[in-house]
Amino acid sequence: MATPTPTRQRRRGHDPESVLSIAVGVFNERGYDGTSMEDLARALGVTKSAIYYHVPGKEQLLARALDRALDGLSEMVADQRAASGPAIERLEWVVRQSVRILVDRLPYVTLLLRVRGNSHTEQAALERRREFDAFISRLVKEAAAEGSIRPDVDPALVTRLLFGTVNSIADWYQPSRGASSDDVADALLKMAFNGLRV
Amino acid sequence: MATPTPTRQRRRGHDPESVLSIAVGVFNERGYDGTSMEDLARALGVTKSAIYYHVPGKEQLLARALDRALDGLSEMVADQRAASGPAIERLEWVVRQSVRILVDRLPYVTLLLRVRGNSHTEQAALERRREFDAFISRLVKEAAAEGSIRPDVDPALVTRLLFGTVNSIADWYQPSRGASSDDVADALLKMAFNGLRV
DNA sequence: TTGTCAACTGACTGAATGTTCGGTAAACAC
DNA sequence: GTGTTTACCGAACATTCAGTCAGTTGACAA
Repeated sequence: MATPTPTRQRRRGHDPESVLSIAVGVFNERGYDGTSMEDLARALGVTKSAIYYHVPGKEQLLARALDRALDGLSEMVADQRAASGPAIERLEWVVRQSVRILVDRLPYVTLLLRVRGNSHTEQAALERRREFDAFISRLVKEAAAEGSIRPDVDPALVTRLLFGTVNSIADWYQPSRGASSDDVADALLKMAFNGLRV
Repeated sequence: MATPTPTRQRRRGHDPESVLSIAVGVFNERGYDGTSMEDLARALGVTKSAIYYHVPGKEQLLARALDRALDGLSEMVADQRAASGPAIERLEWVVRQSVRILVDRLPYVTLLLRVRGNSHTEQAALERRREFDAFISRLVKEAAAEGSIRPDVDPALVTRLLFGTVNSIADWYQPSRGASSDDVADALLKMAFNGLRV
């Protein structure tokens, strides 16, 4: 045969992808700064030095993880559905998509939400995140200007409360509990848009 | 005179209180694990070793800070106003008080909300915090049972969303922007209880 | 002037940290 | 079999870390 079956059973081991996904899990359990390469090695079932065969170092792991979260948000901002139609409907769509991204990429987004800017990598991620926050802020302001949001609350405050609620999902959401992204988004939108009171 | 004036101008310097309050500020900027004693010393304007004259060590600083946050929550749970009356009104009161405690003790509560359980100190704090969460959870369930909350959302989900929103305030609130604790609580309660839509 | 004491410095220690490197065993290609 | 590649180990590396301790400084009391 000319082509050797490419997916032949190779010697089992890690690759950059499996290292990243396990590492992000540990980062979220113990915090990035609270995680040592020794911790990662233990979680991977190898020695510290083996990690460096797959990835360049600890900070690169963080950078790749943060990009996964930020790329999701960037795609959403670029979507046509975030650009046309009544602002209140676009806002609803953006909230729903944000919840979906948060749930789909839970460990990566969770990590992003905890970044404080201690390194260049973290500062760059915060910068990209700020662009997203500015986008949201404009959207809420438009919805308020169109008269779709109660006028007795400052739109800046609404933005922070609304997306504070979305982001807080990362602190408690567990896929194993059965609630889907849409279940959570439905509940959130009911509460924030129509209120909890009967 | 028998008693030497006790508040005479002593040689200016730090005391355990000023060390704690500055340390907590740095912990919140860089994260507890991301903060070295050298970082603290720089912020205090002294050398590392001077810190140990005032406080026993890094972890004790964390423990004292977390207690400040948790003591506030404990007091609220013990208050009579959290125990009698319609559940929905008690819930509203607890939300408002939670926002007040968060704002009044902002740096301490912020630190508490970021604890992951890496040490015994952190685990003990998480344990105390879980008691508070259980209290809240019961309260929301009661309000739902009394028919004061829309029945089409799971009370457990309501609890997480509502207090996720409260906790997220720590991520953005700045006293210098002028909004008081009550301003924020008003906006939050309007959104969560009555909805943003006009 | 002398003594006391709170507040601090500077030099240090041992442990932990992220990273590097020489070597190696097993799987594969030929 | 022979050579190559993949995935890893173990030992070391320089650096950073929390914490210690003997000594110094300066304000104040007597």
